[in-house]
Amino acid sequence: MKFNIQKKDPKSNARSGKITTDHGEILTPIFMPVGTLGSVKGIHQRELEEDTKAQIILGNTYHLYLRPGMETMELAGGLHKFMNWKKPILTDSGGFQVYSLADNRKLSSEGAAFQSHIDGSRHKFTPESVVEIQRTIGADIMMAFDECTPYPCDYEYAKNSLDLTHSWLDRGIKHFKKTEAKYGHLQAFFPIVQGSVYKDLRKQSAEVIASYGAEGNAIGGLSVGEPVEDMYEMLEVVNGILPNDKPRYLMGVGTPANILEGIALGTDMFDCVMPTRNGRNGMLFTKNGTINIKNVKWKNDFSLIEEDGASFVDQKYSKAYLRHLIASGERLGAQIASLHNLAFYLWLVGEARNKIETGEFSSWKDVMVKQMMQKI
RNA sequence: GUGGUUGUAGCUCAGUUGGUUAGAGCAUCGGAUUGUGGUUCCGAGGGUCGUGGGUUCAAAUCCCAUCAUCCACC
Repeated sequence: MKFNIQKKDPKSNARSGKITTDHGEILTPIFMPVGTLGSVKGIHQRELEEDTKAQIILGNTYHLYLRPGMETMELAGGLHKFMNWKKPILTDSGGFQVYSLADNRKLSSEGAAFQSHIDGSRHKFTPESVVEIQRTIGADIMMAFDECTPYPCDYEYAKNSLDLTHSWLDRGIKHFKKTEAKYGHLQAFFPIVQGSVYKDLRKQSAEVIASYGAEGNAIGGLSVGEPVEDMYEMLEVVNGILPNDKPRYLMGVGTPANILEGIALGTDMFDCVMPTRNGRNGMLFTKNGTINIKNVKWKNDFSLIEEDGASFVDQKYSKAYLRHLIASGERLGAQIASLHNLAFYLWLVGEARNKIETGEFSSWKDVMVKQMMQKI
């Protein structure tokens, strides 16, 4: 994997760049649609590529390990072949899912023991096993196994957790170096900065992570309930320490405004379930603000979803029709809304990139953030 | 016509020996959602308990009448 910075914004830390993987190039800043179980919910591959213009998607170690399981994954020849997606894939390590999803989890220096949320069966993840699983999945970018601290989180807990995450990281990287890719394409391994909302812990963590000289670095444990100001503050501290010449990935974030602010602070990669999850529930993101399509005011509004929207669905269907579909629980409604939102997110980061290239990013960002936070 | 059944929120129904401000599910309306258990979660509005009388300190609940409903029989 390679990363080249192409342009820097004169008034912020935003930059445009290009990541090169064996499955193709990724132009940054980028948003990565989440495809937990090997599918971006409700979106066909063709729509994903042609309509949303996704350049890379996420898969999830925890979910894919439980279903369909690694035997099937290996026989399929990895996730790319299994789902027939030819562009890059990033897999989350499962650290977040163990924290948010699994029952009866017990963390130890060894790893995490937990019970499946599906059938209660008992499993164990270690920094090493999680590398093995991601080797079998064949992700272009693999993530370190970490503990995502909850919010709020007292200092003592955050500090101990950070030590655990760092020791896991050390083992994960060693195992990564010791093992090889299974399907002939190279895989990168990103470590993850933790430290909750404590500046000194974040700083310490960023220094530790930077010292490994990984091909890219991630920031985790944010957008878990803390005020956005805290998130931006942590991001500023961390990005000031993580190497400039490597991509920075803010995990699980966020709203369109969060993403533009994250870009301004020097972040290159984002992923979030919002465009798909909120879309399924009737929330549309647009450049002029958010729309709750379930609201009765759209019942007889036959205007297009978004006249100059980024996806064909915007010009194909009316608000009244989409409201009807979502209000009726029709699957097509969830599909249209997901497609609209993903196309908008990808448009947004693409536009951010254009503005960085022309040096207009900062002023554009301020206007957009204000607009997009409105409710229509 | 006779005997019986059932009438409680828009719909389907709970409602104890009569005892605070009559509840639920669905529907409606609004909100939430940040490294996806989402057809999810939270909240709100909505009732002269068919109607009229009566008994009682107190009635959705007991009594009478009446209307509607469904069933059986003539």
